[in-house]
Amino acid sequence: MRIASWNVNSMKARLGHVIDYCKAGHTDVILAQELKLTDENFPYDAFKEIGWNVAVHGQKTYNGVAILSPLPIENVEIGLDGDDEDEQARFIQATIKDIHVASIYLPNGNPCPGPKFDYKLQWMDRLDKVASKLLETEKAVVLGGDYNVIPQAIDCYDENAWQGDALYHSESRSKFHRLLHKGYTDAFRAIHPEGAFYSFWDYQAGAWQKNNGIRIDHLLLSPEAADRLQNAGIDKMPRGLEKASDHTPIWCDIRD
DNA sequence: ATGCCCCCGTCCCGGGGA
Repeated sequence: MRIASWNVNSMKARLGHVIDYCKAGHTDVILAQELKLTDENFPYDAFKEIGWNVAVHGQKTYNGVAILSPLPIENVEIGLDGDDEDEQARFIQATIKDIHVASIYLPNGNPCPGPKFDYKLQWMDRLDKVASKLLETEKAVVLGGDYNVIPQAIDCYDENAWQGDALYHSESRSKFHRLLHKGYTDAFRAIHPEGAFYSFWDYQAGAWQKNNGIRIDHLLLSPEAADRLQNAGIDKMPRGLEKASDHTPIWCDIRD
């Protein structure tokens, strides 16, 4: 089963690209982020027409996450545990076949320091607790999404350009690495241990044309999922389309 | 140098993104 993650930067603006991607048979699951629309405004009919199921956790203007698949999407849960006051739509989880999947839109955290950075770090601590509980289930788990974390220097075009940024801050990176240390596998790095590869290119300053990107979208696998990992990659094609999202899909193949 | 671009909506400017 192929599982992709894609920050679409507005489901309304990107609907054509997303539907085309579904119809092309590139993947069995899309974990989508930054829908930027409410549940009521989600384009359910467009997915119904192509035979895809959807599970949506929307929000007006900002955030919003979804799970999309032609396979049945079961046991859907919205929201991230640990803060009842938090109304930002950044987490949705469900079961597809025997795999537990989550679509994650981790807070950006800029400017840092500041309250937005504090929120990012608190959110990562909450994610850590949820991820730990999922490990205890000893099931195949795939936590995919826009983590807004550059894990290592090799994951950005210019390390110096990201000094002081919330995406590359040592606290952001150490909390990301804590997930790896407790047993999660970065699917892309498991298959491609070396080399500079990116999942995001800024709209500004010709970043795409110059390949000035960063790798901030990740698929983290529990040991039971990692044991079944066959392949992983980044599909740069959608980033080159007209009216593209600034992120491109990443994917992994988990053996049945 | 947080600007360059793109998205949204209290819609022609400003907030947020990264």
